[in-house]
Amino acid sequence: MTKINREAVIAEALDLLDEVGLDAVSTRRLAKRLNVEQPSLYWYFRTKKDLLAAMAEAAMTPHATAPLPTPDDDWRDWFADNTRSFRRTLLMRRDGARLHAGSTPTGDLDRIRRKMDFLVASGVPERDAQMAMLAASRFTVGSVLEEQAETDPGDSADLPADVPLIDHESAFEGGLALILNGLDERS
Amino acid sequence: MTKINREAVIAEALDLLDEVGLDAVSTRRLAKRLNVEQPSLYWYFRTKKDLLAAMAEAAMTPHATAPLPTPDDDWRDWFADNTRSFRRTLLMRRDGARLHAGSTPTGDLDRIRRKMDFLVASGVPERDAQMAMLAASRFTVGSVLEEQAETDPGDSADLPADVPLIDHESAFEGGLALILNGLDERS
DNA sequence: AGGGTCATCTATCAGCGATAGATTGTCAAC
DNA sequence: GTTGACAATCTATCGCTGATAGATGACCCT
Repeated sequence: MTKINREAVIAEALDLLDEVGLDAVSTRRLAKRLNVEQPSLYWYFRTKKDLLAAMAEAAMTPHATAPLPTPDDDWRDWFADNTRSFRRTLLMRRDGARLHAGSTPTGDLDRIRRKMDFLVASGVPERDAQMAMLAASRFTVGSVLEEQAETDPGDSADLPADVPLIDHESAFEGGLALILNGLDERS
Repeated sequence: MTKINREAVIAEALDLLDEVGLDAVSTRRLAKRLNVEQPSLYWYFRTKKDLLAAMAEAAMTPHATAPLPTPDDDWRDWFADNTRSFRRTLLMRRDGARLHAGSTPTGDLDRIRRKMDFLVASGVPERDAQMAMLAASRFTVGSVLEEQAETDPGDSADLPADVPLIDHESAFEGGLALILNGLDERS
């Protein structure tokens, strides 16, 4: 019987996630790492989904604690960097995008509002700013989801040679530039 | 002992998906519906992932069989409609986006090339066209993923009242418009 | 010393994906 | 007709999963 606590469970769960991948994260494996029997985890989490949600939120702290924009920032640079920060945070953890998409994390509403206010103060129409924030976040989740999808060695369909094939980083930057351009045109 | 075949299994599996949701689709439930014992399914699919991949591909047929663009189409209209068709197809099935994102369906490469060629022939720079197609598809997957995420009644965090709250349809159209605008500016 | 509460334990359940190997149905060759 | 082969199903079972019930221990306050 070791002593554990909610925070330690989440931290260990994220380490386990990095080592074995989301599909292999089981309450038993996690319990073994914590030197604890499996049902003990249910003292801290009502269901496994609750645990995963807590993991998802914890995994987002790098992005959630990044500095907010200041009034003299260029809103285009900030928007791009904010979206990049979101992507980097998703990429930090194995299956980070699936973990994130699996839960429904409303996120810090006040932070979101501060970001919106910054964009509006910079001259972006409010509705456009909302659309762009939403679009960028969904585009990012979709992108990282694909980037982290493990292509199992069975289906190695020989690829284009004809369509040049774009690496994940460029594809992300390209899509982000499109969204940013579209937004810029409106402000 | 009933007689089944691969196609019928996939069709029944998609019906089951609509009724119970992706998490509750099990080989046993599916077998029961087909009046068959569970291991029989493994005659047609090596693993459950293979079955899900086949389901994902079958679910995409509406979009995969939609007419290709013709040279006198306006490329902006076509691009928007193509993206909408993708979204509608994902929305047709319960958890359609998760099902789609879960497998790795390269899709009909020839079709993609034809679409690319159309955009290029319409005056869109090739690289921009690639970026836009990728971005729109990932944005759409991300959007529908969120739209189909079942908000379980437990976490009814009272919502903004202050941030106006955008419905899924408008958010999608807004993001699409941004991408399309950004692309238009470059052609 | 006793009681209460928090946190762990043991034991067990139903359900899952998957495999091994027996059994049946069908059709062709002789 | 009998035989044999092959395809498609069956029964039985494995190890693993998330989850629950209820016993047991540890600590603290009175």
